[in-house]
Amino acid sequence: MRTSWADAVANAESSAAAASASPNNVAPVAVGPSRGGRAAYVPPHLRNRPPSVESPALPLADGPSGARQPPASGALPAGGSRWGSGPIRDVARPGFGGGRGGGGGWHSRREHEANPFVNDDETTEEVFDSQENSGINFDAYEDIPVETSGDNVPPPVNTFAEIDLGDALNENIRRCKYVKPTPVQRYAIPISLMGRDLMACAQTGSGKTAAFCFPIISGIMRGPPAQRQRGSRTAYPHALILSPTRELSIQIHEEARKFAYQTGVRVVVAYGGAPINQQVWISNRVETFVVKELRDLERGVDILVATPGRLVDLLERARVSLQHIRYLALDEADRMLDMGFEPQIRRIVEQMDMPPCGQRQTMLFSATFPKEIQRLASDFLYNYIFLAVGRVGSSTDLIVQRVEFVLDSDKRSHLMDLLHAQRDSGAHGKQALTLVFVETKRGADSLEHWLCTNGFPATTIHGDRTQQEREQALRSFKSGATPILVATDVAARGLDIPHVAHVINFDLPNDIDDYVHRIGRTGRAGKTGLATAFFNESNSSLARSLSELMQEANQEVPQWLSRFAATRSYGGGGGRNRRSGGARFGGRDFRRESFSKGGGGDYYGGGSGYGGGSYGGASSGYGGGYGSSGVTSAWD
DNA sequence: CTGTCCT
Repeated sequence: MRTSWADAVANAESSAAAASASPNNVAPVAVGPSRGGRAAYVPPHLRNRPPSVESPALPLADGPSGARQPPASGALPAGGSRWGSGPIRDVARPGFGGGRGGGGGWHSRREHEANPFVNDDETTEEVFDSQENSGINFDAYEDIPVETSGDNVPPPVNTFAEIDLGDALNENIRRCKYVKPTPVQRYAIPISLMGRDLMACAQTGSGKTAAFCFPIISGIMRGPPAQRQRGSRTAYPHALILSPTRELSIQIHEEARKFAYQTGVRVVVAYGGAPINQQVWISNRVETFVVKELRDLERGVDILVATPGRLVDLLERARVSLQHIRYLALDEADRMLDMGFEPQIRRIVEQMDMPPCGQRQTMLFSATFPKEIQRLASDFLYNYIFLAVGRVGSSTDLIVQRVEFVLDSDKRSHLMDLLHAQRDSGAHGKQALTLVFVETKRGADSLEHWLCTNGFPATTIHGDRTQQEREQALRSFKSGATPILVATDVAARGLDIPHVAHVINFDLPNDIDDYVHRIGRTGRAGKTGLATAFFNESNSSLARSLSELMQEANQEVPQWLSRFAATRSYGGGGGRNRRSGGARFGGRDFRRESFSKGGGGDYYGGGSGYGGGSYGGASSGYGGGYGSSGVTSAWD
């Protein structure tokens, strides 16, 4: 899957076009020294490296097999329990470890690393209307506010070439068609490469995933290989990336696979929704097979991407140990440390066998970072650098935000009107991709059914659906087969779904941060987006923060909303577990606010008027970059 | 007084 801003870059960089065309099986694989044989240490980036990365396929060099260990559960029969609903985890480190030479045809087919770039172009631009592609406003990226704080903050880089990430990683960057680092990458990568802990606020779609993956992969390539005790079924990853939903973990894994392609760094994803062990009837008895997730783990893993629940399970089963973790990254970190997740995260980070603060490198990323959560987060960080890039906690001007007063009883017909109008104005009467957020799982099902009944092809994603259904719904939406997706907050954060033209908050969230994340599903890759919210009295606690947010984003705030906001008490927009009203946004480092009260609702980190910050327009470093060179790198 | 997160 492509990163959103890479879409735009692709248009400008035709030279890179050939790169992704490498067919699936071309990846030449040379077998590295067998670790089973305890050969001399070979750093990961030298393992399995073909003589020339883009050379034509070499014959698979069958190296010394030396399978370290018999696959614990035996090789799975080809037809066996490869249940399709299972997580997609296709990263095998070629020629590295058990299985090579030991397997039959089925195994050897899997022994080389699947090319993670093959499906990048499966969604063609032409499928989608161009209506939302006009009016790209790159001036919006010209003056990006940046705040850093902490000791000895390294200067940002302007190009990937300035950073010594290694040949293999550079090649993957080229394959991904990333021409220049995005602003968050420019700042965060040098910080991470220095080994510093980091709390980073940057909008979704701005290249966060790469910002933490590149340094992790680079660091792992330079470090010792993943260890596996002989005879042990425990995996010892070097890096752990946690995210709040299964689909986001899947997405991170898919991206990380690309970055780690042919680096020798192995990436495995683990998430729930399917049993860890699969029981299959053979003849008249039950055989328990270890499914792919565990097989992947047994083959060794450098970077484990996981959702918290499954990870806890794996830790309890001693299938994973965190003893060798050198990097810990929390994506959507404020969500991970919020009430629903914090105990689990604390357990993983503090009560298992993870190295303590200071002995690992911890990186927290999110688009929003309420101060109260920052305070919590500092428990997990050591002498960290705070980084805020862009208009933190906000949309860009690329997203037009509208709020309409709609009674609950009128919501459906109002939605119908919007969808009708949108379909009529769309090219060839096609429905643009529309993401409809609702509050409850039941509400999602019921609205989906109603839409389908009324002639609007819709599907839904929420936690009461099976994992197979969830992933199918997402695919169907992305492809345009079902252009309306009704979702709970499971889809609010992180998911990069290209071409979403319209986000409708059918039910507004209780929390302004969730609103920010939801509308951030559109307006990506330099395309404009529309976000419509249905507001009524039941959302009054959101009125103030919503109207402030919209003002900051230069949106038109309806008079009635302003009045609503004024009549409401000072809520700060916090719903539920917000412990502090007022100044609560992650635009700046909470450590700086010890003695100041902070301006209520100061949403933007880059706002004017606070001194001592290393505030600087990032545009100065671009040298005419995004705006004028024709090279586009969208900022959300 | 939702939703997300191992069975």
